[in-house]
Amino acid sequence: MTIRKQRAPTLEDVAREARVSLKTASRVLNGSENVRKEKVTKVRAAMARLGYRPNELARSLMTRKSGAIGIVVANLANPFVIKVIKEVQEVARSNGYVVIITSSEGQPEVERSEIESLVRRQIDGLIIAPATTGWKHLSPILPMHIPVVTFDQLIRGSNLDSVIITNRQSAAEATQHMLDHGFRRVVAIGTRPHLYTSRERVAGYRKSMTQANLKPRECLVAHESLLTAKWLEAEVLGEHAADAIFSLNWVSTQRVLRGLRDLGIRGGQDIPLLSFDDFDLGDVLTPGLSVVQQPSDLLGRESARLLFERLKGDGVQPSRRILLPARLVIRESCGCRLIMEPNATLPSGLQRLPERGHSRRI
Amino acid sequence: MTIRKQRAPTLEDVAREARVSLKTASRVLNGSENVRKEKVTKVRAAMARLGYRPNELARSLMTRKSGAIGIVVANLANPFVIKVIKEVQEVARSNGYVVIITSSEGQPEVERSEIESLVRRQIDGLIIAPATTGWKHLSPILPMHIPVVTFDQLIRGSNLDSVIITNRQSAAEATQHMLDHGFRRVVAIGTRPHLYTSRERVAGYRKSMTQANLKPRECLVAHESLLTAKWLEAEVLGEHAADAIFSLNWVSTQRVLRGLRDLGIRGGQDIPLLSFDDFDLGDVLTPGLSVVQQPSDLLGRESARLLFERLKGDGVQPSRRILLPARLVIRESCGCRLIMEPNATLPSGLQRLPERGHSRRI
DNA sequence: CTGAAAGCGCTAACAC
DNA sequence: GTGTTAGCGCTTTCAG
Repeated sequence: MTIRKQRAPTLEDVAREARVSLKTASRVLNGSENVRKEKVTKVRAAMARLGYRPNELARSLMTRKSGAIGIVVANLANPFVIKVIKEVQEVARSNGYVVIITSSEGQPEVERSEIESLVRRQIDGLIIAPATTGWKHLSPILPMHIPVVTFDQLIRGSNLDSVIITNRQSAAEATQHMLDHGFRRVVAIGTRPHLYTSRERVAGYRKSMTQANLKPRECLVAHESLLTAKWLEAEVLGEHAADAIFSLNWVSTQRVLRGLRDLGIRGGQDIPLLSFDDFDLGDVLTPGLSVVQQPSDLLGRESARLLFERLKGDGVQPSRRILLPARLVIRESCGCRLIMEPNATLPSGLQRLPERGHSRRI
Repeated sequence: MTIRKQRAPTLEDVAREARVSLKTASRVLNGSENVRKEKVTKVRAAMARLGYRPNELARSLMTRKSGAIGIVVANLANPFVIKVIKEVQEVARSNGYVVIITSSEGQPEVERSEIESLVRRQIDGLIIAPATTGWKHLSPILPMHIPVVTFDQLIRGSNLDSVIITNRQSAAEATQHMLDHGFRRVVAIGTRPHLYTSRERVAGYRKSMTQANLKPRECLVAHESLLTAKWLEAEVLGEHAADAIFSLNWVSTQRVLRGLRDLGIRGGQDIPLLSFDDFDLGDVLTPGLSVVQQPSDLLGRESARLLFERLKGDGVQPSRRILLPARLVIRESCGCRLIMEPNATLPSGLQRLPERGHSRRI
């Protein structure tokens, strides 16, 4: 009756409608025990009649909990990132939280301002795939008591909770695998050399190369846009002609494959190729793409778990770091052909994955 | 000095620190003209000294604008969806908005509750890729004065702003293209027959088949999980052996390709294949995947544009519907081989895209 | 130009 | 069990 015109009904409207006090209505809304059943029913009815929707913003202002967490990533196009987000989202939802996603485009500047914006919106927690390895541009948010979890990249000198994968070891394994094929001039191709992941993967690559008494040769571009056919021709296929390629991340693999194609070279066939990061169609490519597969789902879940554990538990737990194993998924682009006997062992004792039934042709 | 312990500084703290009134501080914060320069400086300094961050929630409560929009999609794994989100995000950011992303997993139930949650958080606008064609479960949010834009799917009986693509026409074109190759038993494979997009695409397919005096034969599964190798063998390759496949969406293409592979059949090579929706590596597959490519970037931008036009403009504009053209991208999996003369015309007069330089081998 | 007072929609303390 | 009184941190009247 006495509803303020043109405005969504408030709890006060509900209380009036149900002829109870504001606080009683509030108690019903929050499922408090201390209300007579009779009144609960009345309030519920009033809510339904009015089409009442609680204003979470008002509630947040009082409780100092927004029920939102933020996630900042570098590149929304990367399926790996998406899978992580998807998992985080799921965990968040099951905890009654929403997630605000922002993208830094790999630029620290943008990252900073996005985080700032999230903090102003009073997010309760933050998950970041840092755009750089630096700590300076992030420290301004530390003084606040908001929990932060980083994944993918590690931030130097911080002691934030973090979830990372076995970059170095997996890169070493992958390189070793190609070496076991007999390739000698395996070239590592990647982007953004300053990133933690790049550095680690390169280190793993170098280790395997050096151990085999081979000269490591990594070709990293500052930005993916530089990874063109022309560049490939000059840097990778030119004088020091590579006899195999180890691509260090998703975007570089995509670029390499395109570049090679433009040169009339079939990646993985004319020249062996192993990729750090898998693709949606990686298993149906011809030949199947051999990859180091990141445990993206697990990564997302663990990141979210760390965050929510801090959000629930009030104690001052020590910071935790989780290291997740990446998995070498051997298909064919690395030079493997499925012609071996059922019990034959693979180069470095890997297990064959039964992923390409038809590949038993040569 | 007199900062409340352990709490983020408020505007009141700033005012006290700067020895001005709360309102003056507020004016400075909002860049109001009517403040003496001298005071502006003092307030700014106080803000910096205190490390003040405005609380957007409190502001929102008063202004009734949360500065957030929501977006609800069916499947975060779909690259098409991701591209749309990415664009929306960008537009939102340039308007000073954040976007809250939620996923309905294709279930109307979930969709409803996610929207409810967003509305409670006072989002200013909503972009939806509806999980169904129905209107009932969405109408509860209409009474509110929050602008809604739908994309991808169309909702029957609503007059919401919407952005869709030429599903029917493009499907007809694609089918016709395969028919022009001489295939007679083109089978359409898809998922979730009740969806608007599925129905439209099937309609386009049927049109081309019927016009050619051929019997349409569409095989749709209720859920993608049913699209297995076994199912393919029984339904598509069995008695009425298909001589070409038209896959109606991203997920079905992925499933079809995997299923065929498991049967020892190379999709696009042993059996021609055309896909509605492109893939990250669609152009480097062997053979290259011929696809109907959705203008996902444009779709995202237009959806966001419609929404923000409503958010800014206060007038009661009539609802708008934008129809965007999908593009037939011919590579090779449809049966095309790049052996024709430079000036030869393609089957239905399409333009060859110069995407696969090396394919000039048969 | 500036400031005091009121209040956005809700919850946290206390009383009753 | 219930209602009253204060606010949360900010913006909006509306006087000066």
